[in-house]
Amino acid sequence: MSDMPKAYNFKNTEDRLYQWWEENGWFKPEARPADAKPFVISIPPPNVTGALHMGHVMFVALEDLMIRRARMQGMAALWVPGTDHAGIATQLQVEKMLLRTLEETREEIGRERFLEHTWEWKEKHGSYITGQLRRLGASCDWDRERFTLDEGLSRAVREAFVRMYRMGLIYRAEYLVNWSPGLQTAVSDLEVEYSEEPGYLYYFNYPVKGGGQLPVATTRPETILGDTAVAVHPDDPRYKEYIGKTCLVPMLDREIPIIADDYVDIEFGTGALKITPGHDPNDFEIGQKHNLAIINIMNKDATMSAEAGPYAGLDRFDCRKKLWADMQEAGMTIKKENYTLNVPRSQRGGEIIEPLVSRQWFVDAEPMAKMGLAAVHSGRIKIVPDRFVKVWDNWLENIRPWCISRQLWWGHRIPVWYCDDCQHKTVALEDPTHCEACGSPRIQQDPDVLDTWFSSGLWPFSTLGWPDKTPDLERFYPTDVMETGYDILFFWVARMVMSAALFTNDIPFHTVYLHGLVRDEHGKKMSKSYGNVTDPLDVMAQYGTDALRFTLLTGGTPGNDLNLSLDRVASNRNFANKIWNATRFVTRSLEKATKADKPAELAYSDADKWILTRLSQIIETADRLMDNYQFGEAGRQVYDFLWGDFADWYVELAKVQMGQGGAAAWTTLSVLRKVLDDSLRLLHPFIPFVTEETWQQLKAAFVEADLGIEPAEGWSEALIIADWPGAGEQYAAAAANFEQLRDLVRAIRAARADNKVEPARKIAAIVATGDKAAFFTAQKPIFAFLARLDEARLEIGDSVEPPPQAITISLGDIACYLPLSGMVDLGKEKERLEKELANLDKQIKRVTGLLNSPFAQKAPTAVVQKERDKLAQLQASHAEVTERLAIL
RNA sequence: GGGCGCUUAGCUCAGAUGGUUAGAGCGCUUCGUUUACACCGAAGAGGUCGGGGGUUCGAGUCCCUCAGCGCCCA
Repeated sequence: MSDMPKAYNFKNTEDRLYQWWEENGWFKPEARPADAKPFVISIPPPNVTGALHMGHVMFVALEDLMIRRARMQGMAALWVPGTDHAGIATQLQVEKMLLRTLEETREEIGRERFLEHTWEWKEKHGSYITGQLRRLGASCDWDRERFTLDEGLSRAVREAFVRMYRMGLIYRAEYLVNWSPGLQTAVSDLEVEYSEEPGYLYYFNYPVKGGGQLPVATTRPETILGDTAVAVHPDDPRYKEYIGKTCLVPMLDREIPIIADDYVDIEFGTGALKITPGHDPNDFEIGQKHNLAIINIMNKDATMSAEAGPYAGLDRFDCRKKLWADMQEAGMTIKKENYTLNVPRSQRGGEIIEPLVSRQWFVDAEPMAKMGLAAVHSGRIKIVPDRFVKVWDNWLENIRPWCISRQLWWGHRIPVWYCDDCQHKTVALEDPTHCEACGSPRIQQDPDVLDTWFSSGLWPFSTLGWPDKTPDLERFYPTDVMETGYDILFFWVARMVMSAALFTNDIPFHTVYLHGLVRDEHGKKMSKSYGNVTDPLDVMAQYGTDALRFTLLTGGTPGNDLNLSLDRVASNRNFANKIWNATRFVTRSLEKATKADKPAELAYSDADKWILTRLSQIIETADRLMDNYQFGEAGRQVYDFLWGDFADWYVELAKVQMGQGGAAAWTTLSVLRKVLDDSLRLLHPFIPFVTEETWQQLKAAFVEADLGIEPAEGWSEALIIADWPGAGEQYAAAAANFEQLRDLVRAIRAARADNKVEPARKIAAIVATGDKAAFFTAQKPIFAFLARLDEARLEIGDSVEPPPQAITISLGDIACYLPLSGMVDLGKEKERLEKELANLDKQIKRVTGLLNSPFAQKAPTAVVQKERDKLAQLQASHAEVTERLAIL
């Protein structure tokens, strides 16, 4: 006898089960035979010192779902976990901590000690995030956990750098980069966001040498000090005469050329463009084209440099004000008008990024980009949803050099040593002691580190042991699915595909599945400053991990953002409880039969056939949907089946069938087990905890009851490693009959409610079933129970004598009369039937019209037949209602 | 400037290859503690599927267009 409590308690379940699964090694691919087909996902590594947010829950839910399903399908499922060192983020955290505790800056304590502190910080906080992933139920193989800065991955990074350098794909150059003055480092193009902000367009006159002036407009007056040309359109009649002359930089009187270039937009501003190659990306290009000088007027902290003359030392924005004021005084200004600027801001911290020329390391990504494009176009890599292919193409077709050096300390140090004597660059896998060119021992390693994405770009193969040919790399690479947010398609996914092509001569995975962002209930992006962040841990504490997972999995559609509603989480918590109680019902029903009741030959009732048919349909549907990455729809379908069909209907039917005892009870229990068991299996990848817990209860109860009821393959040790269900036999006729019975029950219930019949009162009924009399007679007990009819006064026949005083229910060829003695208001009933008749008329007219239109010839016969059947039913109802009205 | 997504019930969202009178959860109304579950059950109200046009026997679904919202790239 089961002792399951009345409600499911996730609190004393989740940690216990997780530990049990892990201890048993079921998260490892070795839990399956050595020749099992592998299914591999590498985790999108979270920041090692980060904290759990909804994005993490989303990816864990999706990836764990795929992994668990594959595992149940018998594959050697491997989910490789790990974390990312997150260069800038972690370094900032540690710097903040040092300032707070030691009151020292990183410069004060020096590189070596700073790194010691950072490693300490990593050791201390690094397990938070992985601990939280465990709480989500992530069935990763933790023995294979990796960290981007661990020894193996560092070796992979160095190998990659050296190979690319030797292939000529990595080079060092003076180039205009995105400089973050606050962080004191270069960042890549992808790490800059542009925001529209109110500002000004400043108009002023450029004095032309030898007389005259050229009106110019700019949004950033301070950059005037770095101008090395003024450009006009060659066809612009206004300025033609000035081409070839020179003009003088305001306040500095530096002489610069006036050039012609059709890049200039005649319509914009004054039609004359000042060119500052040192501080603007477009100007930089024009500068290259015209061989213009590059003047750097800013220091790395965004104050003005000596090149700014009298403005040296001023902050960039103070300089803007002062220079403009000075120009006003000198009578050079024209006007200042409101203008919407497109301000480049750092993705991290939001400070204004300054385009600055500096010497950095770059990757020439073009050859790899071509491989990335080919991988998708050839179909070797599939992107889901496929609309992201366009985005993919657009980015890779316009790929730009990737700035990979960062002026940070926390990261992979660039493996390049400069020789003090011969200036040669030694690039080596092992730290060299002397210059490879001249042999001098006076060499210095480049102080910079690599962009974090450089290492995570190697992740799918570096985590499996690359560059070594390890057994894991042999067996598990290429991986299968890369699941991540669409926001890092370029940052990460594209770079993985590119580096995989280069280093492994293969694709890193065959499918890219992209999920959307988790937003708040009303579609606002969650942000700390707005105060609408929902902490997953709070939600999990209140509703359980499964409820949150199921909400994220079923609350939206692939690739689209999802608005998280706590109401929905609550109702999914209720779903877990529903599962629990359905299981509780089954386990408490085992006493209804004994082993001896097992029939020699299984004979299913129509109710059994109906639910088994529905189960098979659901398994087929869920499988099809999941194969197509439509996990949300699959989950919703199983939810509806388990609650709407199984719990609401079959459980009620089962009560009647089990009440009959003997073979009927035994058979019913076997069906209950089958349907519930398979449903739990289907749901396990979505909500692993409650399904495993209830499945264990189910298993234990059946084993103890010893009825000879068990899965065909026997009870596996745990649901997590049980077999994925397959569709069984379908009984179309029985299922259709049953659905008709269900419709009739619903109609009777509605009529009862309508006529205010007390819920407990059992009433008489007379049913004319046409050719279904045998079926309905067989279902008499069930029918009476569900509709609360008095079985003794339930009359079923092909055709019956309808009582004069009764409510009439007409469902096509089935008619049902409820002789509610003394309760029937004939006037009201007449009114209701007239309304019903009008409705039937309307529908008959509609369907008749349809069948008389070209529809009958052009539509598929099955569709037409469906309408014909419908018309027949409508006409039967019509006849019945008309007849009743005549009697009344 | 180019591209993508969204717009369906009061709220949050589903609606495979076009094919009944468009569904769910929450909320709302009425009723109900029949021992699986009140984290529940039964019955019900509520939508001209953003506007317009087109293709088709048939459009929430395909095409065009307009509007609003959001995002990406330049």
